[in-house]
Order: sequence, then C-alpha cells, then structure tokens
Amino acid sequence: MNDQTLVTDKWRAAYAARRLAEFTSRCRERGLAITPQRVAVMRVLVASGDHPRAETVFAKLRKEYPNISLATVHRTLETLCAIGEARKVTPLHDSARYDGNTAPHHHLVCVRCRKIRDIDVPEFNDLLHGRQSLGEFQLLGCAVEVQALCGECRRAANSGVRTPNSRGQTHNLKQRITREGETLWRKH
Amino acid sequence: MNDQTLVTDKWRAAYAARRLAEFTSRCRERGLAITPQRVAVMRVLVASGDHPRAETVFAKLRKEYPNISLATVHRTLETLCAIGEARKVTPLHDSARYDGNTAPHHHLVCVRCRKIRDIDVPEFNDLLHGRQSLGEFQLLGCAVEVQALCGECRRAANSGVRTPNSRGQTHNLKQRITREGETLWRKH
DNA sequence: TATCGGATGATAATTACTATCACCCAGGCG
DNA sequence: CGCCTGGGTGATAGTAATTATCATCCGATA
Ligand SMILES: [Mn+2]
Ligand SMILES: [Mn+2]
Ligand SMILES: [Zn+2]
Ligand SMILES: [Zn+2]
Repeated sequence: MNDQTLVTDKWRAAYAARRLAEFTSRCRERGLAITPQRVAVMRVLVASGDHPRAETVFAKLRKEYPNISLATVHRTLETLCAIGEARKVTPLHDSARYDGNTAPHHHLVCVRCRKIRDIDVPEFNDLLHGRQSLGEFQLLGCAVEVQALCGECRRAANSGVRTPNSRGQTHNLKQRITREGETLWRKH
Repeated sequence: MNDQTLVTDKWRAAYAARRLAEFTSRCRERGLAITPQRVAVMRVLVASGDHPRAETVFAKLRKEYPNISLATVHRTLETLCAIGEARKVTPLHDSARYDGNTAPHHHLVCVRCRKIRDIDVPEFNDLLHGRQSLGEFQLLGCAVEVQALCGECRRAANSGVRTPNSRGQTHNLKQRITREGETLWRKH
C-alpha cells in the first residue's frame, strides 16, 4: 500500500472517456431511453473523481441545463446504480446506526434488510500495516464492510421478491424489507 | 475467516456488563452529568447486538421512561460517540454519495470534511479469499473504508478548530467544514 | 441546601430525499 | 418523415431523519 494506491486524475480521465463512449449502447441494451438529461448526469458523474452527492451533480448540470430538476438527478443516479453504471459509496446512508461495541471489529451487512452483525477477523485489524499517511492524508484506521445476504433475505430473494434499492422502471410496487431485524413495510 | 469470526451473544453480554459498570466513572472523568436518560441510552445501546438506529433505542427506552424525548436519544447517541463510548457504524450516512468508477476499488475518507478519494490496493480485493458464506450469510463482496484526515483538515485540526460531529456541551458554535471539497458553513 | 450551567422535553425547522401527476419527447412504426 | 405511446421529466407536495431552539429542570459542587 504505497502512494500509487491513490487513483490518479489521469487514469480517471481516460476511464471516463471510455465509459461515456459505451453509455448509449448500454442504455439501449437495457431498454432505457437515451435522454439528454440521462447522458448529462452520466457524463458529470463519470468525470467527477470526488464521489458527489445529488446536489453537487445538480449544481454542475444547471449551468448547462438550467431547467433540469433535482428530482431527475436523484432518479437518474439511482437508475445508474440499478443498471450497474454507477455505485453508491454509502449503501447504509439512510439512517445513522450506532454501535456500543468499541472493541476493534468489522461488520457483515445484509444488503437487502440492512441487518448488521459484528465480525472479528484479526487479519482485518492490520490492513494499514502500521502506515501513518498516504499522500496528504493522515491515516486513522480502517473499517471493512462485508456485503452479504442474510438467510432470511436469501430465501426471499430466491422466491422472486425484487431486491430493495434496485430502482427501475417499476417504482410503484411495495416491498417487504426488514430493518435491524424488525419487519416493516416501505414503499418503493 | 471462519464461522468463529461472528461475534457471539454470549461475548457481548459479558462485554456489556463490563462497559456499563465503567460508564459512570467515564462520564465523571469527562465532566458529563450522570443522568438517568444518559445511563439508560448507554445501557440499551451496549445491550444491543444489532447496531440500532435512534428510533429503535427510543422505542426500547419508552417502555421504561415514557417521557423520554427522541431528541434526547439522538443527542445522547452522538455524545456517546463523541466521548468514545460508542461509534457510528455509518459515518457517511448523511447523504448518498455516488461513484462513476465501477472498477473494483476502495476508499479513503476524510473523517472531518468527508472528502472521498479512490484507492486501489490489490490486497483489499481478495479479503474474502473466495469464501462464499459465513453462517447464515451469503457473502457478496467487501468494501474497505480507510478513515483519514486530509491535508487541509489536518491543518485546521491543529490550529484548534474542533472536529465536526463531536457534539458536546457547546452546540452553539459555527464551524467551517468542507463537503466533497466545496467549502460551506454549517451550524453545529 | 442554594446555586448554576449543562441536560432535557416539546416542538419548530431543516435536509435529503421520494411520490405524484400533468406534460413531454425518444423511439418504433408505417 | 410525421403520428403514437409509454417511459422520462419538471414542478411540487409529502415524508423521514435528524437538528435547532428555548423554557424548564435537575445533577454537581460548594
Ligand atoms: Mn459492531
Ligand atoms: Mn470511488
Ligand atoms: Zn437480510
Ligand atoms: Zn478533510
């Protein structure tokens, strides 16, 4: 883990050009219409090395498309994630989750119901190998989040219920999800 | 990384008892008042193995303290994090952050301004060693989040500006923080 | 036990989405 | 190329999760 581990702007620029070139055909494959807004959101996102939030993408787009709606930006970003053209860096961002366990440990997270279990993998506790800094950054620690499907959700997924957070053309169906193990209903 | 990596309920029960026993003296050291609400939030949190959200803690507390306020629960949970008696599993939960880079990579996050930089550490890409499951969970992947302080924030921290998210006795001072690199002002 | 500053409860305000719905336009068809 | 049609969009209302405000309370110390 040396300074080369920081991804460079140069790499990203070339990567962005390639991804953008493929984008319209990817939409066509998926049956998604190629609208100026959709392309623009993709272009701004893929050109950003800073993991922007919807507001930030919106702000950049407004200069070019003064009439674009923030809702469209939110929708489009979720669509891009759903078709695998983007990812959310913050899959657990919907509400803050607290932990009384201050011992060093890591987490196993069900991507569907967001159940979180503690795991203790000694190997994960020294991933930084005592390294104190990386470029301009002073390193403080690291957290491993293992994405998984819990038993309950695996069964549900197999029986054909769609996974949550996969926004698509059908926003109007209710889905059973569990949050922290409690069962509740949420619109999607 | 075998099944023993899942932390057991038994371990947690013993751990919870110990943490709770130390709690009042820890508050005293920090100059924090020992209120029934504060102790109760700590007790519920440390007894929970499920990384609850504020609402969930609130629901459990209400049975015992019908008059406790949800705001108090939010405040107290943040206080516990600030003094190191708890941690937030979701440090980036405040707004969704998107990434146009779908190549496998991991992230370096400034804990203060929430800048996120890509890092590519080949070693991090095989932490699961091809393992497909853990207990009831089907493993899908994993993400490493390296917590750090960026250069700008390190300088700010050294010059005595308090870190964000450290709720304490002084909620009423404004702080300069940057979000995704943009500079903005936020009340605290 | 009196004092006082931090803590709390009630509630208003804010932030970040998410739903609704009328209208629009991309893409298939002739 | 000019209609059709359903997904896409903009405007806006609604919701969930905090966060701020402030009068009142009460734990800590003297
Ligand atoms: Mn934990
Ligand atoms: Mn990234
Ligand atoms: Zn699950
Ligand atoms: Zn920073």
